[in-house]
Amino acid sequence: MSLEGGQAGFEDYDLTSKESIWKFSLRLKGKSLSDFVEDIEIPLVAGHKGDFGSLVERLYFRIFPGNSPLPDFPEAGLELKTTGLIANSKGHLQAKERLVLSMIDYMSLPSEQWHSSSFLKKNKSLLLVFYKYVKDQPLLERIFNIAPILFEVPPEDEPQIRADWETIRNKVDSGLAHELSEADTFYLAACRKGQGGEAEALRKQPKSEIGAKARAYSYKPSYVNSILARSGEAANLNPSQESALIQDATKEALMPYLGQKTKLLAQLAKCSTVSKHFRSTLILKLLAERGFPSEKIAKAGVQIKTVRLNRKGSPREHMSFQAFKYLEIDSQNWEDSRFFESLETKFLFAVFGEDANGEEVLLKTMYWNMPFKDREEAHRVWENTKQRARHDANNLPAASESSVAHVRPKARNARDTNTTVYGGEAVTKAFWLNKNYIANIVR
DNA sequence: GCATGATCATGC
DNA sequence: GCATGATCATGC
Repeated sequence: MSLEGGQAGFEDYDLTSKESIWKFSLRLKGKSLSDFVEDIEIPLVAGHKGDFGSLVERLYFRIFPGNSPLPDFPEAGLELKTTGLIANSKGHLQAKERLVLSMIDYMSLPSEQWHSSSFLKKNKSLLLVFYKYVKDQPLLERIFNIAPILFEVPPEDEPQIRADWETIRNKVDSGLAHELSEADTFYLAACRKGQGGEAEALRKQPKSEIGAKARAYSYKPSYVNSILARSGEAANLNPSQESALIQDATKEALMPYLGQKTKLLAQLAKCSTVSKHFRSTLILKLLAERGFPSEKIAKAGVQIKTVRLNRKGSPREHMSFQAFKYLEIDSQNWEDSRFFESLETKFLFAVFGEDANGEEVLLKTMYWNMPFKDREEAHRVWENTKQRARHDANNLPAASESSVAHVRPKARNARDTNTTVYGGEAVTKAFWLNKNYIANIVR
């Protein structure tokens, strides 16, 4: 048995040593599984999953872990994760999707403690094997385009990851496993796992009779991107700032600006006030000014939204989301849709309003993510939109038809259209959250 | 004064 | 050139 190019063979790969496993994994860089399988005879065990992760386990690492509460390399305490990368519009590599870790056991979670948790037992140390995702490429041809990363929960991130884990545990302990959302947390999230749809078997939860969809622990794509970025260069972040929880750090950073006039803040941050969305840019600049750069916002997957209140204290405008294409939503299910993804996001609301002299000031900032019931209502509006757009793209759910969301144009101008399901063009539209709905949140 | 339709400045 | 995060404009 030999590997190509006269490299060292399997004999110096020690299953009990993290370092040895990692060194062995480095030989994957720039190669694909097809570079190795010809020389290695591996029994393709019947009944084993055919997904790419298990192929890497079996064909390269020659392990057959199965379903175990222990990591894939139990003696080394190392869990193997294979995950895809794609190039963004600037050509930078980024995570194709969330990094799915172990399943959440709702029944046992409430009695767990962080340091002895099943999550840490399984996922404390990860060997991250990245490949470049190319649509329709055969699995054995996928290229491992960067060196695998040995990932241990960084001390500066541990408090946030622990807080995220506790958020998930507390929700399950409150009998709300069925209401879990990725937007509940910042780095570590409870992501959906399972086939979805009507036929899906729901799981039991300890403090409620209501069945809950299966979920797994996962690192958000934004957090995986930060792992990638970190691996490339030495950390140059201020550790004392970094280790604080996101909510505390941003709250503290923006505290000095509360009650200040918008005009003044814009001058301070050298932020032009011409654009319609300058307040959003302004908050990002103010955070950066206080040592909380936009990369950290991105790492937590937080979206900044601004809310402007009128004299009476209600929002002046509805809140817009990404424009959609008619053919796009027609081909999608709710859980694949971009509106669903948006509503599974943690938001930082910056609320502007008038002071006693009628001058606009920054009133407050608050974190928010959409509660379960309202996500169900948004789902209804989305399905309704999908159905009606098949016949008339200009008669879609209006603000008066729902307490939560509606559909309205969002285009550059009247020429900004896209193709309808029934042929012909209609002006580009988006989903919006109703301003009355926003009013109840910020009040 | 509100609901709905129309459009803008910016940054990548 | 286009997606983004919004605000403006109009008619009832």
